[in-house]
Amino acid sequence: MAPKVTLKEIAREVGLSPTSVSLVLNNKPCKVSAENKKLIKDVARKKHYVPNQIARSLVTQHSHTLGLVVPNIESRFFSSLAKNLEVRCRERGYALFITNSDGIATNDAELVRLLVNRGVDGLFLVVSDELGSDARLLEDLTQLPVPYVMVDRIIEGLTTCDRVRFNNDLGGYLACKHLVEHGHRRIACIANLNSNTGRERVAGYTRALGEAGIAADPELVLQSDYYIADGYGAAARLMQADATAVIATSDNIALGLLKHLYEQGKRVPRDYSVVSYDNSAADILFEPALSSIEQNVEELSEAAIGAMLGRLEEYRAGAEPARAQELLLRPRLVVKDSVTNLA
Amino acid sequence: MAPKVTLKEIAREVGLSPTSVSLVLNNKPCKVSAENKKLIKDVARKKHYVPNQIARSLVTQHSHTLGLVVPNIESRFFSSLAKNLEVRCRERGYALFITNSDGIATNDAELVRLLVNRGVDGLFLVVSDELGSDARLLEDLTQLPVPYVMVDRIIEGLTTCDRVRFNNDLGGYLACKHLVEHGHRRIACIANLNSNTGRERVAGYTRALGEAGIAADPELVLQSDYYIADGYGAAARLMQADATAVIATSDNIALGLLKHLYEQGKRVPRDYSVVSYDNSAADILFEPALSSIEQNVEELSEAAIGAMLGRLEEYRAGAEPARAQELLLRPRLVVKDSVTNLA
DNA sequence: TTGAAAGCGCTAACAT
DNA sequence: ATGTTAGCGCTTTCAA
Repeated sequence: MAPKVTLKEIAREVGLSPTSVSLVLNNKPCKVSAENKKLIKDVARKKHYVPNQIARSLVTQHSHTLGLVVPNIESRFFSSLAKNLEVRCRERGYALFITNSDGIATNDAELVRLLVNRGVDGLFLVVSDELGSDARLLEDLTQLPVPYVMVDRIIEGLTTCDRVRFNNDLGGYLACKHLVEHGHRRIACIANLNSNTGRERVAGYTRALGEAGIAADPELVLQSDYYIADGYGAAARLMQADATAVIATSDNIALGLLKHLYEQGKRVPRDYSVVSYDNSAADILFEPALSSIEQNVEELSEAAIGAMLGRLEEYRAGAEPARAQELLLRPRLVVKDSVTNLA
Repeated sequence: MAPKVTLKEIAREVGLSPTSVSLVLNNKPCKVSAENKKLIKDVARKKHYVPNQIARSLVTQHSHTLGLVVPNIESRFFSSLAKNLEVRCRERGYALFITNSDGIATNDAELVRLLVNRGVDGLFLVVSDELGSDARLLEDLTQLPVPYVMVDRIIEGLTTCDRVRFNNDLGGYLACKHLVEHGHRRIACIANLNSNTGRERVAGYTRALGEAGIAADPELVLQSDYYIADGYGAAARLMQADATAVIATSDNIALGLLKHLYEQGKRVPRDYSVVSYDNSAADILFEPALSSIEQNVEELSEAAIGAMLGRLEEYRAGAEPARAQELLLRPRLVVKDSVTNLA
């Protein structure tokens, strides 16, 4: 391992002060002679000098680094989000540190603290659990010395930070309406009722049924956590009902559902019409392709970055903080070939 | 936003020195009176004191933080790796910062520098490109002031760091041998020949053919990058050949292949026998499930962490660095139902 | 044109 | 049982 080389050492080597070296290496306006400038840069290169960002941020009080906490980096939706945010941060001169809470609420609090005390300037937070949020996290969040924006999922009642997410009610509504318009009346919905996102999607689904004059049947709303195995289990319960169509309200749920359907020899859309949610993997694999509710991750990332940069700028300028805002993005129905027309 | 609260402030508030406060908050053995200890802790809690890890690591010269660079966090293999490493790091008291190079070799160098100058104690590196590795990266790596371990992919000829990866030759060999044993003789292999991993897998495939006395046919080796669209394109070329079986040497390649096969009305294993590689998504979705070469991510993470911790400890103890080692993990054939017996 | 000095928030010897 | 001092590597007045 090569030794760490510091500003001071290169100052000593060129025979100038650390101040001068700092100034020229940061390309600050200064009156160091052209030849000394060149000398400094040459020596720095030769010795592979890398400025210690940690020391720098200790004095400047910012690191040009942002943090992200996601519940499950293995989920395609979150890994896409991470990738998108990362690229956009980089374009704006910020580094992004991605962390994974493993879906465990207490980890949220730990990671938030970790990122903050490692000097991030702000953070993007996708909470693990919106409902039974642990008190510690809430307490910590209100005391945070940096701005944070809640992305995709929000903690009910926490309105002191910017929030960016999709309109889940609309998503559920669009999915259901699409099926209704194709003559379906026995429409099942597999959702995670332990989450706000899931509940809202179900609310939209119910609303669409209502508008169509179809009575909501509790038997057709099937509980499933956001993991493939749960979707699979819910699909088994679906077999008991007499549905002609199913809405799978997350990518993992859709994967579990489809696996079960195929194992049972059921085919889409022959036996069941399916509208999935965000189902990139199955979109790719399935023939015919699945109609689904798209949540555009680019849009989500862009909105989140926008909110963050706004706060950062506000803070930098010493401005009075504007009121926290909630951005509700519109999901969109993408029609493919997984829905049969019964009408 | 709450203000940052520092050690000094809480010292002032309790009327003791920063030293004493530091000592008790870090639970170091010290002779501060029990009542003062309590007082310090109470005040710290009340003011939501969070130690500034950045200032701390500036003096201690370590941060208990590690870094990871992956080429594509959207790939299931890498997101699993990230998640596994993260959990294992946490268990050992290290934080893990995940970064994504977007498969761009120059980003590798940038991220490595970024992580190092943000004070990571060591880093895990999955390079973007093993062959045309940019000179900058190599140069930087040899000058790194912290240990790093290359994971999964290695840069040819760079033997000064620990390397942990799977035996790709064996993987290709096992896949091909399995097909041979089921009576297949026209076996195609879709691989990324622009990568070491791909070349090695093809080498194993060729070796298995040789052992079976089957002449290798260059027409049956199809080039594909590690993206779904490329696998899809390669599959189109496959249609020209008279293969009865195909080996897809990555998860994304398998997804592209399967999509194309299904679109063409081909079925597995009726029309083609398939052995995939690491194909978690398709494993889940497909009925029948795909036989594949499994690369156990847990094993890979564990080995990588082991190597890293060894180096860290070595360094901490001021020991003479041991010779860099290469760990070659064994992939394993998981037989499911995607291979027809022709024999 | 350049440099000295102070300080970011913390820890670690060394006094007291 | 507690405090002083110095310093990690850097930036930033301010003085020369």
